[in-house]
Amino acid sequence: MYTNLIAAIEHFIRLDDTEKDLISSLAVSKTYAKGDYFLRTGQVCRDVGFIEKGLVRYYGTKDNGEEITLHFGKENDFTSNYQSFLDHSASQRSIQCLEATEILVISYDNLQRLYNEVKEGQKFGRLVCEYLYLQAISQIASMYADEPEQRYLNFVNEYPDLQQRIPQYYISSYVGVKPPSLSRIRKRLTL
Amino acid sequence: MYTNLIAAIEHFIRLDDTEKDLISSLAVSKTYAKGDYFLRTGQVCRDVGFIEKGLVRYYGTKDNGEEITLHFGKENDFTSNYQSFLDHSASQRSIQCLEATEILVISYDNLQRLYNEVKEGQKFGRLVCEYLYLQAISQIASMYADEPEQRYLNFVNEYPDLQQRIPQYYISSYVGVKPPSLSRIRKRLTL
DNA sequence: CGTTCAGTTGACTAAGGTCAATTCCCGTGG
DNA sequence: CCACGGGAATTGACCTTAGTCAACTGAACG
Repeated sequence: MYTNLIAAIEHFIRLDDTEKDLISSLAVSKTYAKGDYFLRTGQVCRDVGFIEKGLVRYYGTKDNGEEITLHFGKENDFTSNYQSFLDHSASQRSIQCLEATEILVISYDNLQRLYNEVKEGQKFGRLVCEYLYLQAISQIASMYADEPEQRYLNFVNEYPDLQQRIPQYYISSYVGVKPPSLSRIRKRLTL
Repeated sequence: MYTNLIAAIEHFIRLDDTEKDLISSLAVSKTYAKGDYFLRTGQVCRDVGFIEKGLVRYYGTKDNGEEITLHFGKENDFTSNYQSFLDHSASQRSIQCLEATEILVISYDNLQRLYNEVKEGQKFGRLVCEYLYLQAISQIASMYADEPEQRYLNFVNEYPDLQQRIPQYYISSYVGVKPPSLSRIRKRLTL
């Protein structure tokens, strides 16, 4: 029984015991080494992952080869390329493990079973989408309104523990500046 | 019969004739003068609007009073503060008409009727949410990857006609720069 | 004609980008 | 135990571009 996964789903909907058993049977635990990929650019994203342990980064690559880290996923987060997952298009994003990571993997077909066989399954799908949307527009608002310095503070605030676990240059990419600039921002903040 | 609205919904799901009649009966046409508000900050967004004619801007206000234009809505676009609409929270955004505008207004309760009485109504709700989400992450990617100059070009490309109809300073806000900077960007581009 | 407001322009400031050199950290191998 | 190597992070010098503020231009309108 994957209790963390169950708890995460119960954040959105109610589950009875039968449904909890079903959900546990739909997920498969996989282990990834540091540097391994949960998803690579060009692949179709056929699974949604629930991170039991470890850390991933979700990133895209610009035409000039520069990598843009759009998101981090930590324990008890879901991770996936929702776009590629929905329409089976080739993913333009990669999901890479930054530490040894354990992920509960749910396939597209099994997620459909969850949607259809759990009483509030469809509602779960809708609520997750709404949650992702609200998260996305909050990120947009921050990009518009906040200076890099504030975005770095937001990051530290939102992920207090992650700051120690993530290389600086991934953080700078997430904040939206180059490593020397983040270095200077950090210096300014300590003065 | 609001044929444009019907067509927009049929972009997502199939409708039979009865359902088309129902939907037309759920919407009310309202007329707004230039400068009028469809939604004001602090109000709860109780309706979703479908723009039949005219133009709106969707914006928020920073702590320092600066307005940030996050989106424009034109003919055949839906407009709403989805967050406030979903959870009945006070809206942190405003929606203002930039021209004389005609909007088909659908109330929260009537939208629930659409969801429940149209065969694929629930699916429509989910697809719209997915559409909004994909649009949002595309905007995030642009904020990360594109320089202001490119973002201006994206805007011109995406809304070729709107460039003439929107005051420069709203565009600059949407692009993410101040009016003098947009002016210089435009100058650079014409050289 | 003035008034008004949007848009442009100039002068200056501030902050991030770039490139390269240097330092720091850490793990490896002698 | 120490020396070395390599990647990460910092720093300095310089460039580019957006922000700021103010002046100016231009068009719309009464």
